[in-house]
Amino acid sequence: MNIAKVIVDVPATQTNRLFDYNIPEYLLGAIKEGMRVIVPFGPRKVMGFVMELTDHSDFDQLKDIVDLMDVVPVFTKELLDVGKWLTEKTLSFYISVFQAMLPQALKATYKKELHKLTNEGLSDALTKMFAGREFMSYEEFTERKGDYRKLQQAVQEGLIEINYLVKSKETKKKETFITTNLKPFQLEEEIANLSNQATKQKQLLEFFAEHPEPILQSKLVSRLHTSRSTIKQLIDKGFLVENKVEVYRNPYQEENYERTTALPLTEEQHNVMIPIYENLKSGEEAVFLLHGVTGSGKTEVYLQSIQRALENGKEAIVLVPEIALTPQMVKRFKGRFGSKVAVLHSALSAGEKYDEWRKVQRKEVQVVVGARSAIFAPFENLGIIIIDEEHETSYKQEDHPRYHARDVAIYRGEQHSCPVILGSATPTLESFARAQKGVYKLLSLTKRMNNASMPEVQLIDMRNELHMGNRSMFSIALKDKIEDRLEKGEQIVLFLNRRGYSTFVMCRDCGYVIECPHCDIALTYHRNNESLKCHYCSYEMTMPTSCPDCESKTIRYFGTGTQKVEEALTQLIPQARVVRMDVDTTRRKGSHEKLLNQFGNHEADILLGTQMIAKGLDFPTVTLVGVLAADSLLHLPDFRASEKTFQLLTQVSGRAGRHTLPGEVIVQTYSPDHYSVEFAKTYNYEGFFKKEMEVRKTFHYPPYYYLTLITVAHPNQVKVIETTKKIAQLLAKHLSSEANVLGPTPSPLTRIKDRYRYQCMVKYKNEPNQRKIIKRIVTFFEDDIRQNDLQISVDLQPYQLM
DNA sequence: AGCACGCCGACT
DNA sequence: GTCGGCGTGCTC
Repeated sequence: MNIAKVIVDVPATQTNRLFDYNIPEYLLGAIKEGMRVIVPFGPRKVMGFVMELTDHSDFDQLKDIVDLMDVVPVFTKELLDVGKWLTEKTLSFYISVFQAMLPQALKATYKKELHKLTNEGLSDALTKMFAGREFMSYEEFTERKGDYRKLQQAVQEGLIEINYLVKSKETKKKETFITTNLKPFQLEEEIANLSNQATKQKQLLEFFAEHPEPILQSKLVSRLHTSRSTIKQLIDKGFLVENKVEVYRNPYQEENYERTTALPLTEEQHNVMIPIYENLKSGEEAVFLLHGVTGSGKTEVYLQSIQRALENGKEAIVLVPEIALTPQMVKRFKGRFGSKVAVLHSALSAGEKYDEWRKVQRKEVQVVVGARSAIFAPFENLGIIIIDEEHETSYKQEDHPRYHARDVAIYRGEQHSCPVILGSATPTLESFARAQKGVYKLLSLTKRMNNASMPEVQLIDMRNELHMGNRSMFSIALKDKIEDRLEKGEQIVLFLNRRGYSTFVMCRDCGYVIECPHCDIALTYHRNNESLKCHYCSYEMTMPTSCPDCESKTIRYFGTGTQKVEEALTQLIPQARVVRMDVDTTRRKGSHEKLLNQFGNHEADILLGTQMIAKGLDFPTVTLVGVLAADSLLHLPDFRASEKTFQLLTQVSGRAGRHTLPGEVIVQTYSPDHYSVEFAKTYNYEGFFKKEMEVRKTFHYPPYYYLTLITVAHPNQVKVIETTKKIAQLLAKHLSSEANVLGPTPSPLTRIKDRYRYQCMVKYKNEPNQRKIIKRIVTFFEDDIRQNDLQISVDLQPYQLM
């Protein structure tokens, strides 16, 4: 086994395969499958993953592996297999998939440096650049406009050497402990020997004479009001010693969590647990769809299922949507399982994520709670996988590899023969349809805990408000109810869906809308720095004082952002204390938590926010929920628009009246007759399901048909249209006659970053050869992709068509 | 993706 | 001649 088959860190079609390397003597036995290595690749060096070990290669000029980057494999055999499967399934590159499966910190960084080997014969320009140094970074060379051909010549003549450096990004946090090797009496002697001016040093030594045990340097500094330099002097004299100890960054201190034990179950919960327990016992794979109304206690079902899996000596993965990973959710898992839990989610720094991941790798935890990518947690003995809020779009990764965490969960569930639980109050049509067909096992929770009833929903037709002369964004009913709650000292959640309602800037005179110069989309107004930003390419400009088109001064922003709602709200009801939660106010780490605590402690009456407050929140004194613009999602060009609207309204309504106080919901809408609004009003999931299934059937959408979305992007619009047309023709020609190929059509976002985007869509029921055909088509355009900046992206089973 | 190589037109 | 631009093909 002296040959390693390696996937190299070069994401390209031509390199998307195994390369064989010889394992040098000194690494024999140390290199294992799933480890990262550094290998020579052409003239440079790159990182690679060892996929297989073998002792035969068809290639006869093998290079040696340069170095090993891991002591323990970063991938288990199972995860290597998951990666291969996912690569095939998503038509990605192996390397992209494997990178996506690891924490960012384990990515490689590359550096080139020039090494001057001799002083003689070097050109003047190069000698000057080195300025007497032996090494120079390649970056500096290009920045100072170095001549590459001259450099190449110097390399060939043996004057200069180019070093290709590969490093891992990971850093381990170290803490410095200070202690002494001297006996107390020796310390006393040294104190006596010290100069009388060395008061701080004397103090330090006296401290260690009394407390010889190691102490954290930072503690020592603050306790004795001294500094690192004083300590350093004593270390240099040999009186003290320092010890660097590796520690985990600890974003979630365990001691802050009050421990809980299993809560008594309702009859419904109990009934739901029975099949799960049976499955855990028999160790058979199965997918459960846990359909439970909001507030029905799904989390307790998860917790007790996990408890059982842990008792069987197994491990658990819990996926929660990105935005719902509120401290409340973490608290429940940490409270029940304490230090057995690792948390993996996007608000953590790269270092923190790496540390949490390592706890899994080292088998120090048995439970992982995290967002999408936590599905790749390197457990080897999985007992259960749970996906909370199964319908959430954040489980689908929108760039390569375009995978859905649910699919990975089910695949891993099969590998480990363990149950997968998909939980939701509003399951995706796909999942509910599968449950009805018996592919998934349906479990239902129909009642709320605490005997609470679902809050009453009142629809307000905003068109009527307008006719009655109310031009504000708050209906009269909503204003009255807010005031009523303020008087009673109860709390209110106001929800605004920003999508489609963001603040754009328009000239009142000529109707000119300011758009991004690189993307086909209106710029969004940001009040805090009086600027306009593009949400797609982060282009930024200052807010103009006059219209760029007609120079009129009547230019102003339109639409309803949370900032604007907050302003209007404080004007309308000045006594209300408002907490605003949106992307802007929660950007900083911990601010999410802070705002929620503020609201939880009743330091504010109204919580105003976007998507992120739609789920997971549970405050007992919230008795009113207001939805300001229920239909903002409804008119997006997306076949899931109705589904998303229904889900959102149901989720938001679920925030009210979860405890003893009854709740009430006001939904303001311009389309009160739309079925997704109507069914949401009566919490009628099955009614919505039936109706929406009919629509999907009529228009050939999932779950009746599968979709494939191919998006083509290029700076030249004609080129894009032609290419997309050709792709559509090729697809139609090679797919079966059952498949329906649509397009080319302009993508809903016609231009992003100066590239025009067109797409073509396939609706199909069964096309076993589809992936092969698409691969061939992409290969056909390979030259255009390489040379002409053409982009073709393939999304098998897209979640949204944007 | 990089990177080298080699072809070809432009110009001190 | 040789400098610099760009297409082509390879990476164990």
